[in-house]
Amino acid sequence: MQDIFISPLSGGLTSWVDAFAKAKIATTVNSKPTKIQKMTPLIFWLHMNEDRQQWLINTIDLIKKKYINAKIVVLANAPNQAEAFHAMSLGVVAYAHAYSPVFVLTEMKTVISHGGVWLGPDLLKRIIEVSTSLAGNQLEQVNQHLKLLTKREKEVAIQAAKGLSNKEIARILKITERTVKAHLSSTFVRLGAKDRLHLALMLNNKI
Amino acid sequence: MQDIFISPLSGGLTSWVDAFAKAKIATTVNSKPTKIQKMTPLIFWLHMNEDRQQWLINTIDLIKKKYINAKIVVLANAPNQAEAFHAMSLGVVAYAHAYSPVFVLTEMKTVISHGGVWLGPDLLKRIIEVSTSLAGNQLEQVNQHLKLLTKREKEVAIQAAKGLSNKEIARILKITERTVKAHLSSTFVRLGAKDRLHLALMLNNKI
DNA sequence: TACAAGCCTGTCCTTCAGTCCAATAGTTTT
DNA sequence: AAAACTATTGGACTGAAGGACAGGCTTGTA
Repeated sequence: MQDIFISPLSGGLTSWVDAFAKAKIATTVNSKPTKIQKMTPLIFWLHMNEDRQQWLINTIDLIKKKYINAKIVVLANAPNQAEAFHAMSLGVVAYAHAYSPVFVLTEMKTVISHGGVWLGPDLLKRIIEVSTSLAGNQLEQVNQHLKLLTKREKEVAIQAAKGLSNKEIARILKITERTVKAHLSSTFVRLGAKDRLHLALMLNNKI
Repeated sequence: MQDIFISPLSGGLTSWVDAFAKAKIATTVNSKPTKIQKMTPLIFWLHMNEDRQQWLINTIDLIKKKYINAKIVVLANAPNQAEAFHAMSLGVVAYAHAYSPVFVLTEMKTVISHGGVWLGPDLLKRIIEVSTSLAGNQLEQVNQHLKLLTKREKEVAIQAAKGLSNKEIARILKITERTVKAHLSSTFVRLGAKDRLHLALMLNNKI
C-alpha cells in the first residue's frame, strides 16, 4: 500500500509523516504521474479546505480515471456532514478530520486495506440513525401496518401503494377488479387510510 | 478490554479463541455476574441463531442494565440486513458473521475499542447507499423535478404529494378547484407522472 | 355442527380526478 | 412591439375510485 497525500501545504502535516513514514506528499495529483508503479495498491489522502469542493470533485475524478483501484480518503480541515455525504457518494472510502491523531490514521488504513469504509463517530452515528430509522424502524412500522391486514389485503395494498390501478392489480393477482376494490376498501378501514394515496404514503413511511 | 463470548455452543468457536486467547466464553450473561470487575471495559460478543431474536433483545437489555459501558457485538450464524439493522437500533456496535476469520475479529475489536462501529462490507454499502441517497441525491432529485415546474405548479404539486384533495389544495392556495386541476394536469405532463399518486411517489423519492 | 372470518363477486350510485377545448389578462423574452 | 409563457377560470365529458348493500364459497374453531 502506497500512501499519497495531496495537500496545499507543501510538507503536509506532521501527523501524517508520523503515521506513515513512507508516504509521498504532493500538492497535486498530476505532479507525480510516473513515479508511482500502477500495480501497487494506492491510497490517496486528499487534504480538503472548505472552499475546494470543486477541486475535490475534479481530483477524485482524475484519480479514478488514472488509477482504477486506488482508494481515496478525504481529510477535511473543517469536517461537516453534508461534505461527508457528498464525498461518500463520490466513492470515497473514508472521511475524517485532517488533524486526526496518528492512531486514527493508522486505524483508517487498517480498515481501508481490508476493503472497509472508515467514518468518524459522529458521521457514523448519523448514518446509522438515518439508516436504521429508514430501513429498520420504518420497515418495522410498515410491518406493523401490514400485520393488521389479511394475506390477500396485504398483497393488494402493496400493489396499490406502488401506484398500480385496480385493473392492473386485478390482472396481477388474477382476481376481479371488483374484488380488488373490496380488499382495498377493507384495507382503508383497517389502516385508517383515506384513499389509496394515503395508503401509499403510509406504506412508504411518509406519514 | 475483557471479551466475553455468549454462545449456545459451550466452547464457542475456535476462531474466537484464536483471536482472543483471554476471552471468557459463557452460555448466558447471568452465569458469570461476579467474576467480572465492573470497571474494566467489556465487550460482549453475542452468538446469534436465526431463531433467537427475542433472546437477543432480552440479552442486550440485560447487559445494558448490568454493565452500562459495555460494548455489544452480534455474531450471526446467518447474517441478514434486517437483523443487522435491528441489532444496530438496539445499540450494538458491531454485526458480523459468527464464522468471521480471525483478522476480521481483531479488526472489529480495534475499531470498537476506539469508539467506532464495525459493519460488514455489504451492510455498510447498503447503509451508505441509503444514507447518501437520502441526504444527498434524493433531495437533489426532488429539486430536479420541482425545477421543471412553475412556481404555482410547484405549490400545487407539493400539496398533492402530501395527499390533499384538489378541493383542499384550492382552499389552501385560495384558488379555484378548477385551477388546481389545471396546474396538476400540466405538472403531470412536465414530470411524466401518470396521476397524483405517481406524482406523490416521485416527490417522495419512491420512484 | 354451527358460527366466524376470509375471500370472491355482483349491481347501483356518488364523488372525485383528470382531459379537451377555450378564453382573458399579466409578465417575460426576443 | 410582438411573441411566448404563466396564471386563472369555465364548461363538458370520461373514467376510475370507493361506498352501500347483498350473496356464495371455503376453512378453521368453539
